[in-house]
Amino acid sequence: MLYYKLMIDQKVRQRVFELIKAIPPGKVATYKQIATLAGLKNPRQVGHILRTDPAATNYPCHRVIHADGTVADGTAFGERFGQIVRLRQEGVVFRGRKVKLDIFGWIQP
DNA sequence: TACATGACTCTTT
DNA sequence: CAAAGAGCCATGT
Repeated sequence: MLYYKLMIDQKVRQRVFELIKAIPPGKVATYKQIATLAGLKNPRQVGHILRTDPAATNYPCHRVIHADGTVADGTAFGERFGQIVRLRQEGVVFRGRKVKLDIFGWIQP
């Protein structure tokens, strides 16, 4: 029925948010990592959820960044700097525009 | 059904 | 190291 697809969606969203909530302060995770752990094929879907779902504001989504260590522009943090500042306050160090994922990455590849 | 759009990622210049 | 192009897939029109 019509609800089936939506319920799956809800479950995946829930999973994504639980994962984001599990990222410790001072650490970061990539869209790809979250997508993989949540069972999503495409990391874009994670970005899509964070952009559309109002519940995203209740979670530390500033700890989710690109796979190359840069942060996304045009986020709900207002501007790109907002996210960087928040991460800096948690102790995340930037080298140029990137964070060193081998040090601050929540999950090591 | 078809086409455009992204809080993306990878490879190649 | 930055920029460009291809691949990706849920969503919206």
